[in-house]
Amino acid sequence: MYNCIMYSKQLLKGSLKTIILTVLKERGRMYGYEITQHVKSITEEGLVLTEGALYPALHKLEAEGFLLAEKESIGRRVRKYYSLSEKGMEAVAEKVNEFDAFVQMMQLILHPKTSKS
Amino acid sequence: MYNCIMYSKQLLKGSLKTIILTVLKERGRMYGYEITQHVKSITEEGLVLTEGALYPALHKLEAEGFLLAEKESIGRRVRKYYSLSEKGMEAVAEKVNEFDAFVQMMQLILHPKTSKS
DNA sequence: AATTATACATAAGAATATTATGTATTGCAA
DNA sequence: TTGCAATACATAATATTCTTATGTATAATT
Repeated sequence: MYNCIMYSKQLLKGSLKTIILTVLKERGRMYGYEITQHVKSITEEGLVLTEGALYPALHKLEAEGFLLAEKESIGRRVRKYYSLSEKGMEAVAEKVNEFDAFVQMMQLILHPKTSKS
Repeated sequence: MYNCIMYSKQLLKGSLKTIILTVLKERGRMYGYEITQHVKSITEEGLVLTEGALYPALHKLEAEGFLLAEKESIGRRVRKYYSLSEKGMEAVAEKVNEFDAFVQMMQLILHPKTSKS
């Protein structure tokens, strides 16, 4: 039993796909479990992706043509590696810009003094 | 028909209550419609709160004890004014901190170079 | 007189998450 | 060698929170 940081839960909504696309752009080729470990690691347990959210999101991104998937056998186990399609490559920057723009607008509301430039 | 900025839609999830609590802390006492106009104004149409999201959120925050509500007659029309309860006052900073922490973690993922400090 | 803005509310539906469960392999420690 | 934790995938039931649509009604503008 470890202390779970609760605040990552509701806020995560809507940004999971952006996370997936970004880490895949940065690292090229990853499998689902690897993505969860990577995100957990660089946020120091701050963001913990649940499998019930991750796998459906990966499947949807693949179905929408943003991701390419290939299965690979590691010993007797099968991993599903994902990478960005061309469409996915084009979408990453846009997704990140959307997130940044959203955050800027939130700063206007949450920190009106400091963010009015 | 005006151009709606699409990216505010999905990303908004989870942050509406934080917005409501924050603007009420800043302005003291507001009614629902006023909140939508205020947010629309300071974000220059960037964030547009829909009534279908706002009113249920206000009702929930009231039911949870974060907000106090009182109806006021303006001419023949009735406004419902909201203000922070004591519990609401205590929750604002926490909510904002949660959002900021979430954004910081997202920066680690989306902008690893610049945010590693 | 008709349209837009103000002001509230709720219902149907969609999207996206949590939690729980299931299967199966691999590695490690008791 | 046995059992537990970690790895690796997947899906179903449920919850939350949003969008869109609809409804009611007053006030202001064109």
